[in-house]
Amino acid sequence: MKDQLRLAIKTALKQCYGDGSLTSGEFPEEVQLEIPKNHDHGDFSTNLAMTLAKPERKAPRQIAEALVAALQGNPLCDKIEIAGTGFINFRLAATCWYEVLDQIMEQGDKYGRSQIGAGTKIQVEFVSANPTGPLHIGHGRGAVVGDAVAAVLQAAGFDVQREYYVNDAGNQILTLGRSILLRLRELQGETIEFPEDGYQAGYVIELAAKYRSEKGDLTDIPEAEAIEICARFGVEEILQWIEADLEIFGIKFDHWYSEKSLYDQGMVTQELAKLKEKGLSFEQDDALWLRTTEFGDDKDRVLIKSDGSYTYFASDVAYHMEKFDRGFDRVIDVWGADHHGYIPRMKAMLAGLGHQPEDLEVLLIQMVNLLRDGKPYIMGKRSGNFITLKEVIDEVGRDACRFFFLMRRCDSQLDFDLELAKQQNSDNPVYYVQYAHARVCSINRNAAEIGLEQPSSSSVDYSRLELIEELALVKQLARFPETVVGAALSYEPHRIVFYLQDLAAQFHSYYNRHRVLVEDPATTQARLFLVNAVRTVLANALQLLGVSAPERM
RNA sequence: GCGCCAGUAGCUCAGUUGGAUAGAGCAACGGACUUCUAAUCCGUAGGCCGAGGGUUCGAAUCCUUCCUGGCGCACCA
Repeated sequence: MKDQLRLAIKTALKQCYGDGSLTSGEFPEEVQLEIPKNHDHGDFSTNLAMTLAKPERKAPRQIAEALVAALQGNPLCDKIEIAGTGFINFRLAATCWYEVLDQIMEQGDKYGRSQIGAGTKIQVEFVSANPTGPLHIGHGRGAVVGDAVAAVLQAAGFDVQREYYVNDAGNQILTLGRSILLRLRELQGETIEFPEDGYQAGYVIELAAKYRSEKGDLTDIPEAEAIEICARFGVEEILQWIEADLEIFGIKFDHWYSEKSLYDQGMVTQELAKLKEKGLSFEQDDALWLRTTEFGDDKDRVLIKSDGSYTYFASDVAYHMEKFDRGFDRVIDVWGADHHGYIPRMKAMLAGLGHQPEDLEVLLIQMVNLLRDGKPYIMGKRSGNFITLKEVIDEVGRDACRFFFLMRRCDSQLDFDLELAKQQNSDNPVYYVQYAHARVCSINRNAAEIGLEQPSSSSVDYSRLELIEELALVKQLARFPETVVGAALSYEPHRIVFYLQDLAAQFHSYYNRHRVLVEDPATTQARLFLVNAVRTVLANALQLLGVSAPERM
């Protein structure tokens, strides 16, 4: 709809240059069309005349008049007006709008999808929590946002892969192994002294107990080896917990990528050699450094420490180089905001290898403040007094939990109130949207009961939809595809949430004011068709968010 | 000290990438169930868009200097 109008404006502009009513020959990259806030200003509005004022050296209104003259008689438009300093306002013919209903019915659960992405290969890497403990609430936000970003990109025609990077190498794994081993010895009757920097939480004892019951005691083995055994066991177990929790949350990864495998397959040395070849790394103070300062970082970074061991950065560099080796055109990382300082060095590394800055997009997820009844719910990982993601999902439910995480843009901090999310009442926005869906389903059940069939587009007389609320609903439905595209290109799934709330509000309002099943059969048919288009779009949008669309509530 | 993110109604937040009179929800107040589901709707009230300066036809949005809050500034991961 929008594109058709845009095209019409472009041809009109061309015509003006042709007949000499405009002279500069200036052509904008894209005609800006927006939906005015004030409905009196029509369906769409363009500022074209204002942007042309300078090159044309004419008053905006004069230019607008020439354009409007060229647009006269266009079948798309009911009314074209010049307003204010030079806006051109368009009111489209109602019949144009009702075509959207046909499209929705025809495309069903595909409505809202597009091919903007043109099959561009994108990888979304998210969660990637260390396998040293269960997922907590902060991971949950990253998980849902990453999943929804991936879903929205898929809907926009990108070829998306979801990946979890498993940090199963490095010191934190040894700490885990050591912690488990100590607890195991404790269970075997030894008195131990648990170190400050060990993992104190109860699940470590669980792991030790599980090891003992499955594999027995661990004695007469060199300490280093015993730690290694415990670490492997712990990582494997914890990964299963994580995968199970994510599954409850409705998140499935296409690929789990092991950091350890990078080392085992020699990828780290291999990729680091490439960097050396390109002269991007250098040796100093017995360590190997990456020259990131040349590409905007404020400090060069160590890859191999002076004791010969690799930094975390080294494997991360190798990992990201390998991502592009795998053929992704673009890579998205979803990180906790506390890692933001890491971005410049990653971008610098990629720039050194000749990548564009936008090839790697890092989405920073701001902190989640967990509240209960408005009061902070203190968490400490070390102290063991933390609430796991699973506990939260169990308490508030998957739909509410996902919806809450998606309600705000991810770069602002989020207050997550357990009591509020749990409430099954009108304070809870997720039910508001779901209820709209359930209501349409209820209408359908009633329609079936009195023997009405679901209308098909050929049987519907759109002229029966003459209420302004009905036209407004249709316009809102028409905006869904562009909302999805916008959410995808900006990586902002919260736009879908706000769209849903708007659509639900319009529907509820309509529902309260007018009946769908009325005396007149033709009107009933038309209204049934309309509300089922609403139902389809609600369901499609909820699907993108991974929230269910219940048939009754 | 340097950097990143935020600052919009009493509270929690949107704001279509620079557009016309800045919008929702909650809380407050007043209304609507003999009706396809009241988990809903209708109405009232609520604003120095953190502050100053700049850019232009036009700024909550862009630039700049401050202020406040959060988070980072490792040969840790």
